[in-house]
Amino acid sequence: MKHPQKFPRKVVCLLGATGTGKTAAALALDQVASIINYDSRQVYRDFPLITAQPDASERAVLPHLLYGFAPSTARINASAFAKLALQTIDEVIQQKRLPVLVGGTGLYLRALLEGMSPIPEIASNIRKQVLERLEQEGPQKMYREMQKIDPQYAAIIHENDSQRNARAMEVWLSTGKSMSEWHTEIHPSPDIDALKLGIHVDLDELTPKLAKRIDAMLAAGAVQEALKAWECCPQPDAPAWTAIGSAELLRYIQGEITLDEARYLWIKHTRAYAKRQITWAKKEKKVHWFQLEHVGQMAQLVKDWL
RNA sequence: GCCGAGGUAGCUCAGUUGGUAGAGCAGUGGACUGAAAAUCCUCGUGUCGGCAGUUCAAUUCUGUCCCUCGGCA
Repeated sequence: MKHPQKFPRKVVCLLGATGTGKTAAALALDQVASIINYDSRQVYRDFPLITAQPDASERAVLPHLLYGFAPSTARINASAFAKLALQTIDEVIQQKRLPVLVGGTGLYLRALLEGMSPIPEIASNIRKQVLERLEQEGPQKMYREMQKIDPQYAAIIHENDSQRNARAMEVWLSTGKSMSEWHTEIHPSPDIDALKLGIHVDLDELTPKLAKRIDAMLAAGAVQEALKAWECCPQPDAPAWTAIGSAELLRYIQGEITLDEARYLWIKHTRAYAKRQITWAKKEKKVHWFQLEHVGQMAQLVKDWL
């Protein structure tokens, strides 16, 4: 039926911290490819500059998919992303092109390649109720309850971790099964053969480049982009406004901090984020790592693998 | 020059009724199953401005010098 193409699906994935030149490396692979985004913030349409989406000249070289398609209020989670990405991969393969995944959200890539526990959608009223509780009483009380409901999961999360406590609680209330029970379920992992290529750059080497990139974004109109986005979507808790860069610029346009402070915080937060990405990527299995000056060798590896 | 307030971690500061000191931020390492550019955790020796005095013991009290910031000249 439903196997119009060869399986497993062959997919190239590029990993590496923000600002290491993944987009350029993907274009240099010299393949009939389509680039597919796996970055949680580059999906937002109102922030092409601030979230460092590929520009027009880069898009002219190869098709770029799953970039800048979502409104700022759209909440896209790892599971929803994985479904979208798999669908996109199949379309690209059907066009006889090589899917090349480029992005920086480790969880999204893992959700796509390894699948997630088959936890059903949470009813919106339960979610709302849990979030209200979280706001009123903080995560600690919920954590103590979680220790009774699911001691196994409570052991691996922290009492201050509001998001994971709330998630565990909503899953329990909504499905009657605990998180750790769900985690023992078999993941429905898609049939993908992924070639993972990593670009490694030292954080100290990367930091000045990140600062430079941010200054270039400011020079290219990042403030104007934020102002325009604020006109369309004046909701500070919208997902797109939690992106690094847009969050700091929002504080600036609301008069809370100066532009200099916003720039400073933007650089600082970007660096911390790059560090988190590096920590995550270190644990990723079967990655072929390349030093920045050797990314040119990626193309040959891809050719041999295909 | 005089008066006042200070000089303690990379930064901003707290504190020690005399027993050599601790927060926030920064930094570091890490965790991560539907918010992930999110969320959270670990890690704090620094001539307590210099010198001298009192004391068993001074970063703390006293004297003096240096420096910074106000105010007055």
